[in-house]
Amino acid sequence: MARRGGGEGLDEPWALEIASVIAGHRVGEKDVRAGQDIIAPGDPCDTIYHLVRGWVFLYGLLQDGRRQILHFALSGAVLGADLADSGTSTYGVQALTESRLWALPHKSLRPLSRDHPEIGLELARLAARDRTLTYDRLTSIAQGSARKRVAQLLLELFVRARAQWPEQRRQKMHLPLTQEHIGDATGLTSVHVNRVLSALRDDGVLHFHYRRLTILDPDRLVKTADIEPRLARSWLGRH
Amino acid sequence: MARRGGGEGLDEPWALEIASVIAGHRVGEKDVRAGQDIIAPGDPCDTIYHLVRGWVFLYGLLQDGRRQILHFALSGAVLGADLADSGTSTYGVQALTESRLWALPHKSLRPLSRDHPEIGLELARLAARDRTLTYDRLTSIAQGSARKRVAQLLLELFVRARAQWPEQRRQKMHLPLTQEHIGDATGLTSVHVNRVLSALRDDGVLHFHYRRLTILDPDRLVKTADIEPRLARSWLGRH
DNA sequence: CGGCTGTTTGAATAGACTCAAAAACTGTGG
DNA sequence: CCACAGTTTTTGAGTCTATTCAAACAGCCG
Repeated sequence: MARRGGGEGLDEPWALEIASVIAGHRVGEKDVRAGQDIIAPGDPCDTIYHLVRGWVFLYGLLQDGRRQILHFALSGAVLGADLADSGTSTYGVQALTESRLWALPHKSLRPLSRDHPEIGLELARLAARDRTLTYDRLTSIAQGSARKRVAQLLLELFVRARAQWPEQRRQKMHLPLTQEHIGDATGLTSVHVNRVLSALRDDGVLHFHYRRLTILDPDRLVKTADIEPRLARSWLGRH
Repeated sequence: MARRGGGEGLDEPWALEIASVIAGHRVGEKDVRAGQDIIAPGDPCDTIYHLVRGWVFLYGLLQDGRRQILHFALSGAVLGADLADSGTSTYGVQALTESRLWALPHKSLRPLSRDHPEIGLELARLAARDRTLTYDRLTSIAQGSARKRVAQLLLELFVRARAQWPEQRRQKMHLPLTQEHIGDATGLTSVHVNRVLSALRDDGVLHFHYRRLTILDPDRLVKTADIEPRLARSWLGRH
């Protein structure tokens, strides 16, 4: 799990620290199966979770039952540090794979931050990074074609997943999503996602079928997704 | 400027505190005119700003020159607490009105948070609230019709602006935006924004013309925007 | 093998976009 | 108070992307 610091920040030591602080003060451990909700929309949310193992996603529900996927979180992520305002979560968190989480009561944060003053700033850093990621996704969805949105999402997930297992070198991976997930994350119908994926396969860019993703032509994919290198770099951060 | 705490959180005292801490440690004051950049995309960003007076917006630029407005900030907001990773800002911040800001060097944060351990958590709270706001905007843009997106944006801005001057009671206000700004924020062309605004006026919902917004029928507006009451409440938070 | 979830395909529709031009409004200076 | 220059808003016609609805097909797991 060796990881080199990205740029000037050199912030990894803190990321490790917050994980170990949560580890040291955790009051519970939660194991969930794929498809199960860790937090359902409307649940009381007085707990912070540290995702030890697995993939989960954050989602909101609309009046008419449609689902918007807001964020995919990989192991190492800190979840549920939102609340602050209301006592119930507006969003849900659902497992994509079998996952394990450690729980920390929200009210222990303030005393904790007295002993470890860096904890607060580190949480701020994590939240700010999420915010930036969300800004990027917002831009992608607001301004991009369907092809670009799908390419961007798959590239993001590929890069972030790869960063966790750097020993892996192949352009092939298990991505625990359905086309419906992709649609809910990009704001497209799953039918249209399917058509876009077909086109991407026919064009020799990538192949996604039953949760198996193959990058056929990395350069073309990056060009299709129309990513700034700066962005790709920020995806390498721990989440 | 009396403000009652929203729900269980009762967090306002902290919000005041961070402002006063920045006030006490500020190293500079910056006045800008409408249309001027406070931070241009690509600028080095080693400074945190506290917006004392005015409206500003956060934006990103795409390869092809299009602009995506990410967030509108009102007086009281804390800006530029992102960076952390790279030394240059991916985003720009531009003034919508004449504005005044106080500046705080980013590197004084860590020592500051040692003296005031709450500062870190408070910054985390602010960033998390921004993140939540961005999640809502993301959902709006990804899933909503043009009519809904425009209604939602105008309602959000109306509510947030009203919360700052509670003495105001009229359904009429000065909103320092052009239809182009609305388009860049909602991911629509300004031409189409115009058509949507016409329809909203013809339907007696609202009237927006040359930076003057009139809410004609608040209930219809809320229904058109399809907002959960919970959301509207969270917009009342200080920004 | 059978049931279920997930994927693929087709035809018709609708919502938003492009390009282009004209009209309305603002603020400024005489 | 009026005229001017520059923005901002409005309107029109044609196009295209993504949607809807519906049905068939493929792969996975028990």
